[in-house]
Amino acid sequence: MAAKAGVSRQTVSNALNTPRIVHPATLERVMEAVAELGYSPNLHARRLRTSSARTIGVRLEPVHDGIHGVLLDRFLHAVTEQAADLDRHVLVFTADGPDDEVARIRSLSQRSLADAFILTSTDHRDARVAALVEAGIPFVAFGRSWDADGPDHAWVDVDGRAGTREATEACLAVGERVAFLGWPTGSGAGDERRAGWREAMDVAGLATDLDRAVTDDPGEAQEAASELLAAGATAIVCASDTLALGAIGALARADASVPVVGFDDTGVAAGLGFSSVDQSLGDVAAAVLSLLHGDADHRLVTPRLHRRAHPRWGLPAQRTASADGKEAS
Amino acid sequence: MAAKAGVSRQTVSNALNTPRIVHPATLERVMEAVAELGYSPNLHARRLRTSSARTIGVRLEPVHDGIHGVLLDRFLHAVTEQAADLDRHVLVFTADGPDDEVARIRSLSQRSLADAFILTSTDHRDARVAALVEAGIPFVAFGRSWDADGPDHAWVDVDGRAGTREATEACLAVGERVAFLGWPTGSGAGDERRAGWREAMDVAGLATDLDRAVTDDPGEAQEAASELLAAGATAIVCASDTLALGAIGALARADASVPVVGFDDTGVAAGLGFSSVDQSLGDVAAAVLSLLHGDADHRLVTPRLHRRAHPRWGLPAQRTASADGKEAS
DNA sequence: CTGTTAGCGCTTTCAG
DNA sequence: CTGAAAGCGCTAACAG
Repeated sequence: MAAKAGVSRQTVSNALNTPRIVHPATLERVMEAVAELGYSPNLHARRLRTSSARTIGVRLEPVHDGIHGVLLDRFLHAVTEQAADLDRHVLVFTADGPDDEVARIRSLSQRSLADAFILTSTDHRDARVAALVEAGIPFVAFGRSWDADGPDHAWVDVDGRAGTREATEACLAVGERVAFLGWPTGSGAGDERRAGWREAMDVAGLATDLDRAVTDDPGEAQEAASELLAAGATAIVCASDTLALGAIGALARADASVPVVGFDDTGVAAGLGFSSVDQSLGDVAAAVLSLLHGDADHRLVTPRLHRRAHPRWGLPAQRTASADGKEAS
Repeated sequence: MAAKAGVSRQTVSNALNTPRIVHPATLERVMEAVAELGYSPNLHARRLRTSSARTIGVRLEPVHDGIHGVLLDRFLHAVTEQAADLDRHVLVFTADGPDDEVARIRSLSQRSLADAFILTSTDHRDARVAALVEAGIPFVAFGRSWDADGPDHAWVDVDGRAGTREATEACLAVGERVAFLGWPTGSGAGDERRAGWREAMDVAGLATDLDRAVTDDPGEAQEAASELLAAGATAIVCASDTLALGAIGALARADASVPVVGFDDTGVAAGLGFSSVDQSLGDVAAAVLSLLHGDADHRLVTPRLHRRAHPRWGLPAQRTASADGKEAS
């Protein structure tokens, strides 16, 4: 290969890895030969020499049932797609619980099969975060660090508060009694979503009494939503599509018709035709990759409201400005 | 490392790769040293030397919305978990369409970043199958080869016919008018599922007039299911959980109560409490890995009916034997 | 800016 | 059965 371009093997290596240190004319000659011969460097040799893999390790979570799994899946897809553009590969693995996950990450890292990792579903005081920080293994968490006293680390999260705020503002267009159907206090993400609804209601000077908390189950959600409807709700903003599914069940039973907005924009929302807050996992993936590259410390991604206009529980046609005058694009 | 055990580096390599050619006593000594030092061979060096990666490449499909994605996800998880037991890694990648997928597989294979691949969602006359067979790249398809005249290749599929047959038999326990709600003729998997229902009805000597075909959409399914109920259906066997969701909507609207059985056993089935045929993706993954190892040509995996006893649309408590005397375990 | 030398850690080949 | 030698293809370090 090197001979074909009339240069040494080393110049080829330089041309490919550090183009700016080779003479432009030589560079062009090399690149031409590369293209002509369809040459591509042997990655195993490179990895052996540099002991780096340019590979990102991601754990596949076990349950993957329901909506959570779909989200992680879309995230993984976005990461993989964008990693390819950065000439990086993605290696997946499974683990039995957080300790095992850390053990496997250690092993993959030590054998440099992957040199950076993405942690998903990070929780309060996540043991994995502490372990990886201490081990000095590069990683980014998808899920913000809720613990102020925890170790510093890179993370990316979706601004759930902004999402429900936008959803609430959109619902205010059709009536003032916008209800919230969420999870019990205590989960970071759930609390943020409730806070967004509350903020929007506060700004509009409206009461926040139509607020119910249930576990993420359509049956329970249906009960709670029925009560909200009985209390005069003109719209229901939900903390998840699962809850929204239950809310729509309540509408059907009561033969009512008010907008329902879900969260996560899953296939359920698309199938039944209700609006839902889209977590913009493509943006999250981009942010994660940029943090892996060392660009910043953390980042909050703003989700987008995906409006759908189902005749019975969709949002009305969009107005140019929402209630408080903020553009609701 | 080698020195620690008092043997040459080569003996270590042999002990790890071809244990049977080294003296048992030496072997034991080596293994002891390996365990003590926590030694693990450098995979990049090995891969460079052997130009093999012991890695399986799997494409992450783009849409991953709805139920199909959840299935692939569970499959990927099972594959990854079981691959680890076989000391194999899993590399994921994305592609824009089948041609790009083949191109990427070619590239990964040539650079031996992965030495075997799994094709998912294989279709009639799948172009990827032909291309990979011709290129001599090892792969296994998840999804059977419906084309008799297509190239021979390894595949694994779920026996959908057996699944709906079992579901139908279970429903016959509560009434003879078991309806089928499926997709239009033409999809291999959909036709198999319908055939299973038909077989069970034929065996029981019952009419197969309660048969409707709609696209995989809950709304359409609800309409069709309403008609089936009006026609006197005593149970509805569906080709997917999506259709089953619609059928349950119809039950709610008609205030009726008959068993509904879905297919795929997704979170929707678990959430709403209807029975569903579980594709046993763990078994599929095991079969795929065994075929990658070269064990056979193809394999049909039998799914299992996951019975749930929801008061309004679940199956009744299980009887020891179903209508035709076959054990319905 | 280009060429030469050396070595990453392993396994295959060949002598003992 | 065990040991020594060679080389997989690359890039870091230095000499020109």
